[in-house]
Amino acid sequence: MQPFFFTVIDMIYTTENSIVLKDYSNFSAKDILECGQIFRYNKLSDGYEVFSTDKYAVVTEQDNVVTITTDDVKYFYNFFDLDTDYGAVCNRLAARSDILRQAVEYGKGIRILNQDLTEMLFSFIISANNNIKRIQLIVNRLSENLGTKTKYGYAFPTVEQMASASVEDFARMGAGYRAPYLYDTAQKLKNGYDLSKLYTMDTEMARKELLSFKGVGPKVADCVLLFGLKKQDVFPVDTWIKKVYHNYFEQGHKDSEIACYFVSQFGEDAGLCQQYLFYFQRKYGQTN
DNA sequence: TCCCAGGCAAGGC
DNA sequence: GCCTTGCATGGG
Repeated sequence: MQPFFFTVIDMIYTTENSIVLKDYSNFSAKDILECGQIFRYNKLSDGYEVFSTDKYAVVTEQDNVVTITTDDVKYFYNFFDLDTDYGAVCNRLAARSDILRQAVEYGKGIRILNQDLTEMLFSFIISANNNIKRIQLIVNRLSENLGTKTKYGYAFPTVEQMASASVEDFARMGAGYRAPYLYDTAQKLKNGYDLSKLYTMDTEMARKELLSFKGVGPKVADCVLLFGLKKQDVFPVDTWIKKVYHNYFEQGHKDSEIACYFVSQFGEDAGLCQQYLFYFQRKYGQTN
């Protein structure tokens, strides 16, 4: 079968305060930032600004040239996963079915960001039974109220800063019934739980550890595994993915079995596959 | 007004 | 173990 997507990285170079990609396949700031993996970014008139921990970058695109402007080139080179070629997996997935071909075509600019594990854990605790706009609102309030002011805005709060807030503080920032979950998690990390040990674990062990946090269930754990730990053999199942499954895939599985079903189907391509389907369904799947 | 959102914890069986 | 219920909040 004819490949749909280029697999060649044509040109990339860095300067002291920028990364420049020329005719770079599988990179779209819009797809990357609006596919639901990150909550701290803003659309600008000519691109996007992105916040990660205490770092900041601006991404612009013009005439097939992407420019990432930042004080920390090394951080954002890794953040945007620029050493990974997404072409091969795009082609594998697109060949699987019509719905996947459409989803990959629509979201081919997506890349899985290398984000901070702690920021992902707190952010996705907030995400439970919530919508993306309001998650962004709450995460921004956390940063503005507890985080350190930087040249460009506010850093995501450190563990110490998160642990300085009370349940009532988190509630006041709009966290709702998730306020005690944020509080418990902050205290647990402050009191010595070392999240970095998860880097050395396989997916199953790391999931088990994540599930020990209050407010972390199967779906939030899978998001942290995918976006915080870059585990690919996971498939976070939320309300959008349930719609995708029931609309387009072989039926016969209970909702609690959907994640396993997709991982068994797509293996190491599952994580990225999930992002294409999520992004596609949210765009075209009725009413929002 | 009701429904929904990147679900989870707790309680009943 | 599986199933049901309640849950803060803001936007459509």
